[in-house]
Amino acid sequence: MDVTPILENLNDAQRQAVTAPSEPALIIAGAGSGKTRVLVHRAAWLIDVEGVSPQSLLAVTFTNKAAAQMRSRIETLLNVPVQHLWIGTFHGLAHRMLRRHWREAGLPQNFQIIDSDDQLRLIKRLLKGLEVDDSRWVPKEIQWFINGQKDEGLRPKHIDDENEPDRRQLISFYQSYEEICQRGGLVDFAELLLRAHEVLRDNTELLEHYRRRFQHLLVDEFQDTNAIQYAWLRLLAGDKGVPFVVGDDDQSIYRWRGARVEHIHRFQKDFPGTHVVKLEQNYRSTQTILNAANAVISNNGSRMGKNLWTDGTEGEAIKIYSAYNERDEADFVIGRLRDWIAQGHARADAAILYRSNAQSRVLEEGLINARIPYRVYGGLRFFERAEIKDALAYLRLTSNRDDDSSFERIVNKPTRGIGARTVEMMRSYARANACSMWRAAGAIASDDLNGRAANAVNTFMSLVERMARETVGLELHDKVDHVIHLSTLVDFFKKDKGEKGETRIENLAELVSAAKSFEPDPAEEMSPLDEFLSHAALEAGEGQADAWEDCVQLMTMHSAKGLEFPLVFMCGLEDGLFPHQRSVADVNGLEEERRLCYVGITRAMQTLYITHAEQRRLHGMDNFSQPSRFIAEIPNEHVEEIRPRVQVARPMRSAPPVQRRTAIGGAGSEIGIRLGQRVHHKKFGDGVILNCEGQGAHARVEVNFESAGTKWLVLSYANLDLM
DNA sequence: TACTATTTAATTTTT
DNA sequence: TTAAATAGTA
Repeated sequence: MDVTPILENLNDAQRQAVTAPSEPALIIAGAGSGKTRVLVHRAAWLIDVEGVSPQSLLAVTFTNKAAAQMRSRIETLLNVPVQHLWIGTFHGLAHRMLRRHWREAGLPQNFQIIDSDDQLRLIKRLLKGLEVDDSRWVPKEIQWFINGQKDEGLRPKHIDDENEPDRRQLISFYQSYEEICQRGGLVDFAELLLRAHEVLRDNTELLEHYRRRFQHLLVDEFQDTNAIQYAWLRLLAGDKGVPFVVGDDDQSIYRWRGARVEHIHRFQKDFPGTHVVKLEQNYRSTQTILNAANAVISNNGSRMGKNLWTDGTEGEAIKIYSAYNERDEADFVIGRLRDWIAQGHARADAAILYRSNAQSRVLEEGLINARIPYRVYGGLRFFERAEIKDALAYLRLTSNRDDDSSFERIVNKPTRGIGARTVEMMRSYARANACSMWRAAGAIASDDLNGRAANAVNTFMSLVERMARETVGLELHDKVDHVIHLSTLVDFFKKDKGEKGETRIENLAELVSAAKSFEPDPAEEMSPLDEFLSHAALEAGEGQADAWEDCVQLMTMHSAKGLEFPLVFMCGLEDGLFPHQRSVADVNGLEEERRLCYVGITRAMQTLYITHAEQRRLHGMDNFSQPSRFIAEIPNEHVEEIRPRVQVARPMRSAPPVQRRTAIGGAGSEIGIRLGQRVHHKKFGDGVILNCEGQGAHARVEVNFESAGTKWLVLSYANLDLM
């Protein structure tokens, strides 16, 4: 066997990882160190050299994109199509298992997947139905709670109410939510994972089957696994399976949605004798950029520890620009972009990164004025568009009449005289009789409703029945086309004024062509329609379609993860914005922000600009802000200041020599105020500055006092003492 | 039911 | 500032 193609062009560490013995392995892969390459070559190594059957390999990723990429790269390397190779996202694979074992999982065969938007609507409806003070309960928070519990692998009965009424109420919402989902055959994203875990855990034979089958478990972005995903992996691995996990603890930026870096540490305990390989050689950035990244991240505690290096060049210094305000910041970025483009570089090689989406606005305005084409990442994806979801809801009802989520969505869309009152009646009937809305509608229409309303409901129900009847045996795309036609959604959207309606109608047409090009997997037992619907939920499509033109890339630092660009701008590096106000309070939050900063810096290949504004308009108010503490964490020798800051020296590094007990406020001397500054007030006592805004005589600060709580004070009156 | 006024809150996102 | 959700009105 010639192993050259699999091992050539790998460095020592990579080779060590790829050829590791069939024992648990943890690969700590720094940014740009060839993580995907290692995974792909490992798969090829196992199949080609170790003679492992492709069937006994399971490869898990977090995004569909990564899964598709891994599959195609393995195929290229092995030069054969690898069917039967299970590569997919956690959700995709869990879904696959549930479709195969729906009986054991306690689901109807045609269960449907709901996305977070559907889930939120469902919770809102649930709230309206229950007799609770809905001003006290925010649907989003309930959704957050339910998903959080599911991510931890907890069912309502497992949750400790801690003897708190609010918590008890939340648990009861979770319980009712589950009942509605179960009744309608609806499964949310977290439920996919939780059920897939339970079905294996509770069915010894199934578990044995899959354990026998999957000898090797390859996991990408391991630092992003949440508790239930990790539990599922461990269960599947048993004590014979060989997990090969790749991740970077320094790039864990999704703690807020359940990801736990701690799994990296735990892995070594759960799988004793784990081989640990660190990939520290970076093939992306200059040494200067890597030094900066290393320095910043070194401020975090409890790391696995690693130092990126390159045998490439030192590279140019990192440029830091202090803007007066966000407009000035945008102007600066655009000026540099112009130069870049004028030098003949591709616009697509430049990226503007920011912490929060709201920041894109000013930058976009500037780019439009400068006539520089750009593309903003994120935003609504194809299958998330309202009109698409409307059409899908009709389709789902034809497949499963008990899908309350879809029922409520389209029962009066287009308007057919089924108003809030009628729907409310259905809801209470459904609740009282523990049945679906569809059944409730049928019962109410024949008994309780007056002629007109009953008529409307009957019309709706026979419309859905007709859709189901007339599309039996049709090809998928004909089915979709027919249902859209019968739904009269097109006429409904025609009434929308402006371009909006037209776009919607175009999108509906696009849905038909999406169905046309959809290739159902013959191995799956479900109907092509159900498969298409699942696909729509699991893979919502591209954020922005028109990527063809060469344009500058705008995105949040979160969405930049995994990408690289020769030229990168990191904007809005200000305390309060980045690190974000809501993260600075606790260490975990701050460290995660720092990792995000690390991710941002390591996106840059050659040139990195970091900008911050001294003044920024946020929520319609002008705020003063200090440069981000992360800027101060970059050693000076790697930095070139484009315009040295006038007002303030670089803070933090060593605490600025503030005169003790200097009064602040009064004649425009905002100097010395910074977020986190401890102050003393005659009446309220000691506190910490949380926020400042306004200027001159109107300048106000928000102070969190130890005993008096949080207060807004006008600087010129408050007579605060710095401490 | 549709339109308009008022209130409220305001990270990060994939599945 | 602004977007979205809610309340009130025609």
